[in-house]
Amino acid sequence: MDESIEQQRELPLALRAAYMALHRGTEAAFAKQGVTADQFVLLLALRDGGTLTQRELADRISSDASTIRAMLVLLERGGLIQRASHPSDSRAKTVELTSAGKKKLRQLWKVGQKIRDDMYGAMSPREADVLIDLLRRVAGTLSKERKSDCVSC
Amino acid sequence: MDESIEQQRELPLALRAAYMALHRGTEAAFAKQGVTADQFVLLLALRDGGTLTQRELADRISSDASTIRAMLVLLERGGLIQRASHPSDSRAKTVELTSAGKKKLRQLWKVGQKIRDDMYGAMSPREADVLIDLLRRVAGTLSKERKSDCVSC
DNA sequence: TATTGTTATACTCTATAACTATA
DNA sequence: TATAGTTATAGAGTATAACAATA
Repeated sequence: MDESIEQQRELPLALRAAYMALHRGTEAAFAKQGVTADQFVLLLALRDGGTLTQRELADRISSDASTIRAMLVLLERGGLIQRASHPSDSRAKTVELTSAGKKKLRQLWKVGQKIRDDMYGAMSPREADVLIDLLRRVAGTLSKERKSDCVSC
Repeated sequence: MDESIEQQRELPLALRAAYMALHRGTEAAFAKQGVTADQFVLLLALRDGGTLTQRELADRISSDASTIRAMLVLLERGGLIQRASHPSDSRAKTVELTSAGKKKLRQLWKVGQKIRDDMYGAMSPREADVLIDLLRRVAGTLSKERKSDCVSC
């Protein structure tokens, strides 16, 4: 009981420390590849999602429309993605990986393997399941809260 | 076994999603207070650490010396922290919260209570303990790896 | 020689607001 | 009216390298 009060700040800081370690490690590993950790996540979303609009992309990695555009401009400049007009909605643009983008993604996946191994090596498979489940619940509550909590509405 | 292979990317992305939800929620909650989520973490480190040098601060929140300086300049401008020459090491500077900084920190703590409640509300106290433990193990392995993995050394 | 901090510089991500074009 | 995307703009965090002063 006292413990849970004392712990009131442990969880947020522990979550931040773990993510920061992951982020920095990934950033360092990808530096030579000319791709940032966040760009990697965007590329992953494209691999999973196939062809997406910018808005769908923004929703998937829960980011901003103009942030997404800034990232896409960089990735397009590097030849990793390409954009085209949407066939049925001419306001929208479709985004997809180029073949160079798919190749780069396979490289990045290899380069990042050590980090994933380290993470999973720190726990049993069962613990990994538990961790993933808890993280999803945290993400779920917090994003749900934000929507219903819109002060300015 | 197939599951753990399939999961190879679940953990990093789940960690990112949870942290992002926390970060965005905190950012939104603190916007009116004129303090960012990262600045809040720095202020927390100062509360726990008392008077620290910039280097100690950089180590605590595992950040860069020049990043720390940039943040401190902003916080000093806002009157939340103050810096002074270190008594025994005249290269170093000491950093501490001003009384305005302590007051602001108490406000921020209050404002952030809802987010902490949401996080802890998504799980039992026992699960929270497990989550914190697993997150620390993840952070531990990854930071350890980075040190021993210095390619350029 | 190594370390603390500063400076200059640059890049990425983030976000808001005003805007165009389309649904 | 609402939505997709662009543009301009700004701020914050990140990081590197060169530098001064001190240990």
